[in-house]
Amino acid sequence: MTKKDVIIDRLFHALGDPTRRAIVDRVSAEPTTVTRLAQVLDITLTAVGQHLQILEQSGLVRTEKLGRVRTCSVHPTGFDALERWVRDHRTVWERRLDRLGDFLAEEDE
Amino acid sequence: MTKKDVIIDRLFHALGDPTRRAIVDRVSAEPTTVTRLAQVLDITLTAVGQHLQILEQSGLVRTEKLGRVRTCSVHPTGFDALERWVRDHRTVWERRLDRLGDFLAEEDE
DNA sequence: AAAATAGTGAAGTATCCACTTGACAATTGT
DNA sequence: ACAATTGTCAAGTGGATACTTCACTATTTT
Repeated sequence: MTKKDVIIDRLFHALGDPTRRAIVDRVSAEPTTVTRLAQVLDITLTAVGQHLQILEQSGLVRTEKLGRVRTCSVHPTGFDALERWVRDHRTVWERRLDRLGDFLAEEDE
Repeated sequence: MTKKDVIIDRLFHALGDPTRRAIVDRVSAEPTTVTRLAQVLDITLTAVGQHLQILEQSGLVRTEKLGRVRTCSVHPTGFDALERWVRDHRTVWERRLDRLGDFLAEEDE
């Protein structure tokens, strides 16, 4: 597994869970505290903390602790990686479809 | 859960597994049979079949059986939904950052 | 017709993972 | 100083899930 693969793996694993996507939703709308997230999602603070760790490692969310309160906000890195993945895959099979198109065009001649 | 949420849920769940991403990789490069995928990934035919079911439901892969051989190819629907998800989220927090930028600009005056 | 190939279906297993509880640490309010 | 708030750590639990095996069907090859 290359370093890039690890990043992609972390990213998709992070987004694979609906609760974590809910956190991303909430946090990308506005910065939010751990307690607030626990209230909204109706899970324990501990659970939120665990999700946040995964989300931070995936580059989707950034958190900062001031005093006793940790604030979570969106982080572009993860989204960039995701966008790149989609774009790369799209080009791969679009090229293939292009070649297929050429082939069919030649057959028509 | 709305219908859109179900689609997104299926999609990210499908991509959350490294083996399934490997299948997507392979299949987006060129149409592939079940047996070939089993060889490449070193898992049983049954396992491949199970993954394919999930991938089909997520709109990432399309399969067609001719005679006794099932051929898998890439399907754009899933990618479209994924791209839309990324774009939507990006705009949400980019707008927020814009407002933050405006706010800071006003403070400077 | 017999043998080989390609895949499917049901059932079991083992691992992962989301979540909880309970005990604790650190900060803030009264 | 005390109480309340906010979060963290370690350990446990239940359910999901990625696989496997074994038995079977359907197609192709010889």
